Amino acid sequence: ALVCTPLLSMYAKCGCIIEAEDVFCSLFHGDVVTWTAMLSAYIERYQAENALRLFGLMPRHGMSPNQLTFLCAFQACGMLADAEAVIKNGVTTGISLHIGHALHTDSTLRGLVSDKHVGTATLSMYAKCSAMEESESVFDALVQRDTVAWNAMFSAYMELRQGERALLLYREMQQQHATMDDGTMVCLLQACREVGISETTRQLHFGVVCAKFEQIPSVSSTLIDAYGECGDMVDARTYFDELCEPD
RNA sequence: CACCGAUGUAGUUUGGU
Repeated sequence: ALVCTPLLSMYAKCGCIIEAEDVFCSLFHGDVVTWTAMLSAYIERYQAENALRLFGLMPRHGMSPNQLTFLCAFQACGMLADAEAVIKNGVTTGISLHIGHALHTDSTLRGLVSDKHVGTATLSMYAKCSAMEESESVFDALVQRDTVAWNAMFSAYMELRQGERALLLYREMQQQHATMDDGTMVCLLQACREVGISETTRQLHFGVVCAKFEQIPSVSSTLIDAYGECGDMVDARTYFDELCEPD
């Protein structure tokens, strides 16, 4: 299994899901690591249903899912919700939320919710299921939040078109002196764009400069877009011109 | 006691059917 798991994983990354399945099946019973690797392989190929089906088979095969297994399961569930949302034009009322609740309960019973990575994956899953309250409560329960956890919550708000809540959360983040990265900034600028507040956009622009994010393409283009959406074409143009100048 | 295979979030905009 120590040799086969990387092999399985490599096949998946190359898009060879059949070969990955062959490796998995050849292992007969395998262990929790190979099962998790197979889940990950399905996710890699956007096969959420297959991943969830395999997850459901684990108890019958005497496998107990660990943190990493749940990470995959939550990802798969979120993927399923996204697929439902596309089909249903943005309103998710399908089975993904039920599956998500079951997964959440299961992970709680196994004592895995306190894991930072599991919590992050859980809140993201809920957001994709359009379950904002669940998403928030998972985030609130997260004790040690790192940048990825914050970003996940911001992204959740953006997914749910809750720009104002995102900007409120940003204040909390500042109070806690949490570290942000360029991804955080993109989320916040998208929130500004949604809400349309010029002043906040300027404050964020200041933050972009302080953090030296100006030259990151995703940040600069989002900033220009935020200015434009707030009706501040002069600021947008000024910033754009600054970017074009050499240091 | 050490090592070890699976490892969480998000990321410019716009249009067409």
